[in-house]
Amino acid sequence: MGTLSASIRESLQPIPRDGPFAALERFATLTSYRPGESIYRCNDSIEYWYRISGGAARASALSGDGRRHIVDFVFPGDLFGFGVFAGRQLCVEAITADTLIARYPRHIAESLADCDPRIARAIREVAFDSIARLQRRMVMLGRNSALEKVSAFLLEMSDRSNACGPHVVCLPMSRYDIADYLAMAVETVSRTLTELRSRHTIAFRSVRQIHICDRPALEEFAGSLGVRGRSESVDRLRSQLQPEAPG
Amino acid sequence: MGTLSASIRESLQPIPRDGPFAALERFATLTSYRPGESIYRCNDSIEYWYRISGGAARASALSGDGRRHIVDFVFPGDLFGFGVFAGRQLCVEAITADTLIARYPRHIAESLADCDPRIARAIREVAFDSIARLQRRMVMLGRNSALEKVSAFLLEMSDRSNACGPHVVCLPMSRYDIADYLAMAVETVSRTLTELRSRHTIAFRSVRQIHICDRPALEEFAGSLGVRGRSESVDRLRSQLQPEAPG
DNA sequence: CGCCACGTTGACAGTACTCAATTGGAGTGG
DNA sequence: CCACTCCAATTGAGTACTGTCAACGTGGCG
Repeated sequence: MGTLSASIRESLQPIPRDGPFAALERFATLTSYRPGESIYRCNDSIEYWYRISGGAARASALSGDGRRHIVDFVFPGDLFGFGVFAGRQLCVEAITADTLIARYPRHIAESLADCDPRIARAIREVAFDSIARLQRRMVMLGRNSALEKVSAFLLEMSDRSNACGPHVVCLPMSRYDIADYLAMAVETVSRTLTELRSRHTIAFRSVRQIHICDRPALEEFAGSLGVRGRSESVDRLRSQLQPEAPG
Repeated sequence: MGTLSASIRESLQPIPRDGPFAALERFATLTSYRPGESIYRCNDSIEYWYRISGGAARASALSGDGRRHIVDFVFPGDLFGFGVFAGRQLCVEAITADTLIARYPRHIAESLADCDPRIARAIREVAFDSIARLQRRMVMLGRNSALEKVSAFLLEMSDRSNACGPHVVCLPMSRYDIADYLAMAVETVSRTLTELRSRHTIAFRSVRQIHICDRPALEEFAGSLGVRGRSESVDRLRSQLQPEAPG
C-alpha cells in the first residue's frame, strides 16, 4: 500500500494557476478524504462543481434491487458534478487515501462564465468531453462478452490513471468496484482477469497493479472500436461491412 | 403507417421564435429526411449542431465485430451533435418519414454564445441535461435482466416520445433498433415484450404502439431507480441497506 | 401474387450468475 | 514474532438466463 499511495501522491495534479479556470480557483475549497468517505451524498443539494486533484473516486447510483452501479471513476484533473447530479441519484465516494477535492460554488462559477466567454467556452469543452466519454462508455457497456468488457476496462484505465509505468496499470478500486462499473459479477471479473493472465496478455505485479504484456491482443479482445477512438480501424470496418445504410 | 405518421406530424415541434435560442434560429438550415437516411455520417467534419423538430432519429456506433450500438434516440425538441461526435465514431440516421432537422453552424453558435451569456447558459443547460440522461441510461444498461431493461425502455419512451395518449407508447424504431439500444438480441426483446403482454402489463395496439395497462408493475420490473428519478424510493432503499459506506 | 423486411416463436448451446468453499494479505492482539 | 481475524480475491460446481440458429407468420409494396 505504501508504494501505491506514493505513486498516487506523485500523480497529484496541482490546481492550475493559469488557463481559463484561473479566476475560478480563487473560490475553490480544498478538502482531503479517506477511502470510502462520501464527497457527495445522494440527496445533497446541488451547489458545487468539483475537481479532483489527487487520488481517485467513484460516482455510484443505487438500483431498485439494492444493486450498486458505478457510473464513473474520476481521476486527478477530472471535473465532475455539473450535470452529474441532476437527478440527485448519484453519490461520489473517495477510493484511495488522501483523495484531494477542490469544490467551486456553482452560482459563482456560472456568474464568472456569464462575464468571461473564455470560461464559458472552457466549461462547454469539459461538458462536451464528458458527453463523448459517456457515449464511448455506453458502447463499452453494450458489449456482452466479459472478455471484451474487462479488456476495454483495462485499456481505459491504462489511458486515464497514468500513474504507473508505460505498460503497468494501477487499479485503485476493488474488484467489486470493477464489477459494478462493468455491470457483471465479481467472480466473472476475477475469472476473466485470470484468463487474461493465463493467456499471457497481462501479468499481476500485485493484486491491483497489472502489467500489460500484449497490448495489441488486449485491444483485439476489446474490439477495435474501444474506449479510445481509432478512426482507421473504424474506416476499415465501415468499408468491410455496410450495416444497413441506404443511399 | 398512416396513423403513425399522422400522430408524428401532430407532434411536430415548431422552431421556437423566442427564448434564448431565438438569435440562433436565423442561421438554421431546415432539412427533411426519409427513413434510414443519414443526417450525419461517421467521418463527416464536425461543423454543425442539430435540433430535431419532427420525427425521430437514432445515433449509432459500429463496434469492432460489426455489431451496431445505438447510443441514443432523439425526439422532437432534442438538441444533439455538440459533444456527441467528438470521436467521430457516431452517425445519426432518421427513423421515421418526414424527419425534420434544423442545422446550426457550430462556429456561429459558439460566437453567439460568446456574446450572449443567456445563450451560453442555455447551451450549458442542454449539455448538462444530456450528461444526466446519459448517466441514467448507463444505469439502465447496467441492469442485467432483460425484463428490467425492456421495462425501463418502455417507461423512458413513454416519457420522451409523448405523441400518443396517456397510456400509449409509440415506438417509431424497429425491434432491431431496440435490441441495439438495450444491448441484447432481437429475439430476447421480442420474447420479453411477449412476456409482458402475457402478464397483462402491456397490450399491443399495433406492433409499434404499446398500451401500458399496469404502469406500477412496469416500474416495479424496471427497478425503482429507473430512467426517471424517484427520490422517495431511493431514500427508502438507502435506509434499508447501507452498502459499504463507512463513517 | 410473390417478394422482402420485420416480427415472433421454438430448440439448443454457451456464457455468466449464484452459492459455496478456499486462498491470500493486511492489520490486530497475544 | 506468531496466531488470529477480517476482508478481498480467487476458484469450483450447478443453474438460469440469454444468444444463436432456424423456422414460421405477417404486413407492405412492387
